[in-house]
Amino acid sequence: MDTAERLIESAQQLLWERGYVGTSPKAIQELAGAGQGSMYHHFKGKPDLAATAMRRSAAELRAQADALLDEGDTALARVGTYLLRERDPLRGCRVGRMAMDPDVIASGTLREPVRDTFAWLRERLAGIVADGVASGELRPGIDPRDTAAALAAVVQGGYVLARAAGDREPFDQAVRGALGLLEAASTGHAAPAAPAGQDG
Amino acid sequence: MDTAERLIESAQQLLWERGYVGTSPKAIQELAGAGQGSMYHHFKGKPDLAATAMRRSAAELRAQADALLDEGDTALARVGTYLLRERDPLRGCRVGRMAMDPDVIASGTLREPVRDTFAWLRERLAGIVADGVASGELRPGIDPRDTAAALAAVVQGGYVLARAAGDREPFDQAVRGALGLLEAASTGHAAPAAPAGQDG
DNA sequence: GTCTATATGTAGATAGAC
DNA sequence: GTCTATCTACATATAGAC
Repeated sequence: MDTAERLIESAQQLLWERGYVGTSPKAIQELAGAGQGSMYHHFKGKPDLAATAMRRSAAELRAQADALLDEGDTALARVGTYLLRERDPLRGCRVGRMAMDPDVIASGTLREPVRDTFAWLRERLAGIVADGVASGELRPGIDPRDTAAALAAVVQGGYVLARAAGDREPFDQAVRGALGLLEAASTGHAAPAAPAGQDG
Repeated sequence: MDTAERLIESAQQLLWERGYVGTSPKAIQELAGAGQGSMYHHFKGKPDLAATAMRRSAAELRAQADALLDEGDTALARVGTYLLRERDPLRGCRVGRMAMDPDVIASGTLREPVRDTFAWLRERLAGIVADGVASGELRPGIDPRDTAAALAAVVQGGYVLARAAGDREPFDQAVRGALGLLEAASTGHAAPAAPAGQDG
């Protein structure tokens, strides 16, 4: 693995653990086993390297979520697969975490991958919920976009609760709670896997 | 207002805006209009002042939430009052934000007010949900603790979504989505305001 | 109680040798 | 491409005068 690659992966790790403000170029270099000169040769500076690392983390997260959200025959099953996926809640979300960083929010370039990731996730979840409503699996009164935002928020907020408690349990409770509510919003009629309208 | 007080309030504000790692003693002093000497006379150092500020923010938040969670005749109404309260989602939560800070999580003293605040909030919400179940307003299958964690998570996660988007709308969507699901879990029977068992 | 002086380390970056 | 030297500013704190 070349030096630029090691710098990016080190930056990804430190940004996840310590955020943008809490991550120094020096710390990235030490973790990557690279000198000052190397870093400033490959990247313009800390913001440039951080933006590169964040774009990569965002792409990885999205690919992972996209695959999970295809697994399952019903809307409830797909959402469940995503919410119950293996996680370490005490680490938090490597993308969502950046939204709390003042320097990231203040910079269009740094915020962009964070914004795009959650815009995509909410749309993706909304599509699944909409399919569930259209197929009769979920009650007609359920709003796909609102529900999708609530589900995405449960995950991000679950991280906050778990880290505050120093224990993963509140995260698991929040996920179970969300799925329980979603079940309450289901009609009890098993639905087809395909999007609405496809099976007559 | 005396100097110590100004230092605490300045610290509260900066911790909210920039987190613990992003807040320097110098910045606090300048905002408070106090010199180095004053700060180190009244407080042992940055962690001491920050802990004082965080305990105060936690107490304020808790008092505010406690009052709001009493307003309303049904569980749904009480939760609604809390979720729909006036907020600036782009600022985030002054307590929840600290849970993402590595130095806060690493220190027992700094994490304590954050942990206690959310432990209290989850219990408080769980009590309301339990009342709703006991009174027949909410379905018997709804788990009070899980649902409470989900509701608290929706708020905290809503902040993440709003800040990521640079727009409050995702927060509002998440809140509406959560209330929509909670309505789906309600039986449609209006319930008494008092805790279960009190009205025969 | 508040001020100024001082101290050590780090943040973030540039310059130029190799 | 990588290294070392160097730079300005800030982080965090202590010492001691007033």
